[in-house]
Amino acid sequence: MALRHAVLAALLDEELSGYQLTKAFDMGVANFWHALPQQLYAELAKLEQDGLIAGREVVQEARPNKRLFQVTAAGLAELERFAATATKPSFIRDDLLVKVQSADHVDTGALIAQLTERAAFAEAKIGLFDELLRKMRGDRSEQEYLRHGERIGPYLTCLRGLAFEQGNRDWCERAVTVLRERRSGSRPAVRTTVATQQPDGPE
Amino acid sequence: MALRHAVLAALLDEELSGYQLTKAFDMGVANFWHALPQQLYAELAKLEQDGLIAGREVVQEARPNKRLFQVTAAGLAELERFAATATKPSFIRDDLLVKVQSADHVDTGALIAQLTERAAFAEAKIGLFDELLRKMRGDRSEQEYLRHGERIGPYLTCLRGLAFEQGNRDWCERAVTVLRERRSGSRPAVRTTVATQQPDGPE
DNA sequence: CAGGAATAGTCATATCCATGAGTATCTAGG
DNA sequence: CCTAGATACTCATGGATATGACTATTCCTG
Repeated sequence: MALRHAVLAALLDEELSGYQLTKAFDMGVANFWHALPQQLYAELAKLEQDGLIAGREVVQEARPNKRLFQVTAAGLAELERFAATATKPSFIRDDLLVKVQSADHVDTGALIAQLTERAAFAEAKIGLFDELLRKMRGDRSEQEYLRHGERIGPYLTCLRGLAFEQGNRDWCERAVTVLRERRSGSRPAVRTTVATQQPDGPE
Repeated sequence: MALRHAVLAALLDEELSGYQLTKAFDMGVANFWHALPQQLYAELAKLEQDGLIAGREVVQEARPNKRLFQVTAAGLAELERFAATATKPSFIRDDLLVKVQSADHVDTGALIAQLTERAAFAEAKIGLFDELLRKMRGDRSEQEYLRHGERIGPYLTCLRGLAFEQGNRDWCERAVTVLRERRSGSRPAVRTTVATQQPDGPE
């Protein structure tokens, strides 16, 4: 029941259509959650059934009609309840880290390529976040906005997203440097592994 | 097929039992992945069936017998193949961020409590990671280890985990400061929401 | 005027992941 | 002696997530 609340939180600041939501939850600005269109449409349907959001049809001539969704009082209460429950710690879960973990046993050339790609991706998101933050601040300073700006929630999550991607970029660049240095220097140590069970005494 | 490779990567450096794996993959040192015992035992069984790991029974007298698993040549080849495939970008997915996103509309007292708790948790993991890195380095300097140390993979993922938790801690502390300042200062702006559908003209 | 991107949304399926409970043995503490 | 905790592992179930394919209309470009 996590996507549920992410959708509610996303609809707090503005009325959105399912399609607009999918844009917000995909690579674009998923600063606090990520989901695919199918999940979002399904979740919107459930949320509406449960009365936590209210949809209204908007007839359009230039393009297909759409339904805009707004959080109801019940939805806000549900979010309030959710915000008060204990939060489980969150963990990194990233294929790239799995690959780097095995750096001593696999080809580092491929790793370097992917770390470079990831660094570029992070850089792009950093740009997006920077721009987003500037837009929210307007002409105010960051300190000023943090104290008195409206919509502090989105601003804070955006700051986290920014820091996360900066961490990503810095780490990727460092890892690339390290792996390159090692390639040019000493040969990587490869441990051999067995192919079949070999019964053995206790350790 | 992600846990699969995470398990393989974890078994590269040392032969482990299922139980030891669960310890490594739970809060302790899940620097690159996280999983529950049930998933791990199931995955180990599948990996063994597929010949990617080999288990050997270790008879113990003081405690229940166990099975230690080792990566086979086929397993290493599978990891190699995996490491060469393109990596999807990874996204933050964190309940706490969802809650902070709705900070303008819910009680900030509860949020502050949870941010504080998360900061403490992050601090604890930072301590763990620091210790782990020191252990891996031994008496060498970090630069020295990065250049010539064995097991650079685990060291690099540990560095990422450390940076991630530092980012977590810093952000949580900052968010707490901001939310506290705002509480003592101005009253939070609460937007009202509707409870029923209200058909309306197009935007 | 043909083709592709963008808008707007849906269906089906398979795998992943989390939750909760349960088994059995041994050790250490009160 | 009794209980809690560590070791070592298993089963069942349901909800969350990812993948791939599909419908339909309109706008823009070549």
